Amino acid sequence: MKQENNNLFLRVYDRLHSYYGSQGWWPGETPLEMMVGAVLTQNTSWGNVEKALGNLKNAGHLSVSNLLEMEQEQLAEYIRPSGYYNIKARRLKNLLQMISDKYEGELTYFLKDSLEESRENLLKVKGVGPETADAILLYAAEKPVFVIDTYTHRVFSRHQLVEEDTDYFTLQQEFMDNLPEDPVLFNEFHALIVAVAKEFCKKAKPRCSDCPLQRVEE
DNA sequence: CACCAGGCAAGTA
DNA sequence: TACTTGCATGGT
Repeated sequence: MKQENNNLFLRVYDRLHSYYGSQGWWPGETPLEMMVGAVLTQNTSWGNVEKALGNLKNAGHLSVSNLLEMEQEQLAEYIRPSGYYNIKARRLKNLLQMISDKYEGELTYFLKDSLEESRENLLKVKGVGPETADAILLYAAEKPVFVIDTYTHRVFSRHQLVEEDTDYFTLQQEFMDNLPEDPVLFNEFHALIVAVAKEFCKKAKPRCSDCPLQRVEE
């Protein structure tokens, strides 16, 4: 007889992992592609982001130096399919400029920097908020940071596992206080939350009856 | 047709 | 401080 975990957050993880299996998010991509993708996916579906990334890759411009040298207007054209292309072109420029200013333009230096320093530097970039910063830290730099997004908040509050009106930092602390500090686990868990949200926890029409998380709180 | 998608910053009161 | 609005393409 398999015993359920006594930690609520791990129990949720076990349920989701049993239901969906490993997700392997952003497989086979470079850290730079994940960084750029993290900005492009702001309030945007990943499918559209892939088209934009494809444009940059096909043109051979997915490098720190090329993106920095490119005119912002031209960058905007490449990333057009991901929406908000003018504002995101500016945000990408800001982000890459920070890598240039603080890390000699060497992405590997940034990736090896401490969690505290790199997070601080990311949050100072105009256009990089807490979720984008943490997504870059977790998925590109493999730092042990739990990424919170609207799905995380929606799934956990709908199941009454967290307070409805909690903020980003509080929710993130709650996850990190209750989970082992493991980037691989954080990566999988976040992806699993997105999966269950898309299938069962949509904003308009949730299908709660078959949800793998029903009665997980007991 | 309406609504949504792995946010963020700027403006308003 | 606490809302509100602009940003924009593409899929369902």
